[in-house]
Amino acid sequence: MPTMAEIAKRAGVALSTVSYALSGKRPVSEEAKKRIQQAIKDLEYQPNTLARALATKKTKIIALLYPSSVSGLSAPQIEFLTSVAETATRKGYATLLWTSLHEDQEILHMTQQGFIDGVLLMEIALHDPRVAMLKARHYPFTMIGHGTDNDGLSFVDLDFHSALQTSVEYLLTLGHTNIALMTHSLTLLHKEIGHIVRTKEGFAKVMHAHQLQDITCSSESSEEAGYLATKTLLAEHPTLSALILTDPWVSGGVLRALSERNLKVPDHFSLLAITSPRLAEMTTPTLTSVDFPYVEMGRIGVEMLIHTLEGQQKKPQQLLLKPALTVRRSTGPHTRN
Amino acid sequence: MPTMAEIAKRAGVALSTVSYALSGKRPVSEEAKKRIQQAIKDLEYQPNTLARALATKKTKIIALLYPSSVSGLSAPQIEFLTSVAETATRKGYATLLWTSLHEDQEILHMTQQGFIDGVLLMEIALHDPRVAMLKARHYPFTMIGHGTDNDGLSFVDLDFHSALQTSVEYLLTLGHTNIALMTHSLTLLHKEIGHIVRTKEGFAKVMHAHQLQDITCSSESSEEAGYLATKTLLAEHPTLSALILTDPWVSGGVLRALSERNLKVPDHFSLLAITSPRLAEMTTPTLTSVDFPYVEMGRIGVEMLIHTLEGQQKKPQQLLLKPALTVRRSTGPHTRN
DNA sequence: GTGAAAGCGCTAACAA
DNA sequence: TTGTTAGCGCTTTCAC
Repeated sequence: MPTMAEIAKRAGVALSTVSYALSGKRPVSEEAKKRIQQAIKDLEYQPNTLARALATKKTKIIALLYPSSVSGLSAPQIEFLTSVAETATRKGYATLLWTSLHEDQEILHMTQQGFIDGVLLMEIALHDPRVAMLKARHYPFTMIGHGTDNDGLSFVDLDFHSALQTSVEYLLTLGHTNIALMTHSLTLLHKEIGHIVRTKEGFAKVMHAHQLQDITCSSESSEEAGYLATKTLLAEHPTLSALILTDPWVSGGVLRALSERNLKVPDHFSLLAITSPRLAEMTTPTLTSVDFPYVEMGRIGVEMLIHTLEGQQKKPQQLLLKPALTVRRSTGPHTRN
Repeated sequence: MPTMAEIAKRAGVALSTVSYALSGKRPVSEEAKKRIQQAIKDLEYQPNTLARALATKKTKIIALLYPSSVSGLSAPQIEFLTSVAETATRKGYATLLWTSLHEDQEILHMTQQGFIDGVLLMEIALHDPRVAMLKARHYPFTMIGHGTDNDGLSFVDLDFHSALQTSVEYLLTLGHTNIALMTHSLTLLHKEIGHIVRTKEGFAKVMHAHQLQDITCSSESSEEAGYLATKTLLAEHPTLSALILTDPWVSGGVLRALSERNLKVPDHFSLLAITSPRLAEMTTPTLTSVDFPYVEMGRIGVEMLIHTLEGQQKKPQQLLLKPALTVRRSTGPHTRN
């Protein structure tokens, strides 16, 4: 692989002239430019990004801190990852997938090794030690989600209060008043992961505003767990006529439990999920959903991060997306007595 | 951020002694080691990976070449990505997610910039230009999937012939003889992506071996497309009693089309998918499936790549995984006449 | 407009 | 065992 020195030699100019011709940070005569371009073509020269990074202290790499499956956190949606990677590529950055096994310590190391320009953090807990650490070190990062104290921090998140309000009010419109919420596993709640806490809060708030009881339960992320959770739920609340899900992976089990009780969806029972359209369309019947904007969140998160990296954005940006409702085949008017 | 020079100074040794103490490539006295360790702790020193990479020409980064959504290829499963990232982490490597928008050219660039030690290639076409290019440049890579000519190349892939044989023979056991195959969209077939070509071949081969007609169709990856494809299929082949799917994302539509014809699954019609258990359990009823070993393929692919990178494996390794069948609720004895 | 040379923070060959 | 030093391939300052 040719180096810049070889290009310089072949073009009959100084090494630095090649560098400046490439970066445009100093005027270079047309004559010289031409000869340099030719040499680059002849030798199929590619600048060595590594050497450049060492000199500039910029790698053009961002890291996506990805919750490890071991930690019991939910895996991100593929749409989100794709969106992150493609946005980064479009902006001239590469994406490093980082599954931290030892969390805090590893993050610290990583950020100090100079390989990464900035970090995208997911699954933010209300009081997240990672956030505290990165903030203390003034390391550039953007959050997908947000915690309790977001002073001086940038994030994009779904507006879960709005999501729950939209969900509940749509069900109310259909005449449902006995509505329950089934969230992700309790592990997440105990870790005080922002989205689950806010989902519960949002649900409670809307239900109370309408002077209704807020019934909540949770389920691990599997068909069987969803089945069992629903059975329990129906046993305890026989008059329930609608259920809001946050985890589409349980929907199969939920539907099975309902069908065992001869509760037809949507004739006797309505189901609404906060999820991606893609997953909402996998079940039978397809699920009415409050659409989780994975693609948008990925894109915006990366854009925010890169803006701060490139100094185009000094002030922290904080964005809450309001999700839209898509009516499919799992919701209908209240008919049970 | 402290540098190695500062550590050396504080510990009262030469710069190289610090380097050797860290790498262990040269004996260092206990005395010196102790002082160096202390200095490292005091200053919270972290070696700069970038500088190390420039000197050694090893970055400890592998890239996963990820089919861009624009290209019409299917997105990988999240289980696969997670498995890749976690295996890499465990082996001391980081994973770069690379969504190539301009394909060939970009790959070439990337590999020449020195940032990546090796590449994991997905969605391999029978005659894949990327493979030809990487091979010609002697760039280290491993394939998830394989093409027609695999001389000197390493790969891990599912044994699609075996997958189809398992599928068909199970359906035959249940008494089905009018069996169809619904594959991913034709785009993939036209690009001669290995897995889809081999799936069709495998199906044809087994069916012919049993002197049965091999009926195949395809569908884009959505509920609606699956619905339409199934309607057409049933109209053309009214006596069909079983269907094999390669794309779980169409299953909702398939089930809807069947139910419109009053074909109950599994009572009147059997459905079998080649997919991950997780997705197979999302539908109602849950799908009997030939399990696609995403986790295993990710792990093995990374391990193969790292072995060759570290020179532990000179000869190319080629592995075809035979998938297992998991019976769920979508298959049953043949009853239609 | 151009060139020479001093870094960036490491590794590893060479010398002791 | 240890120290000195020449790279790795680039950017950027300083000098002309």
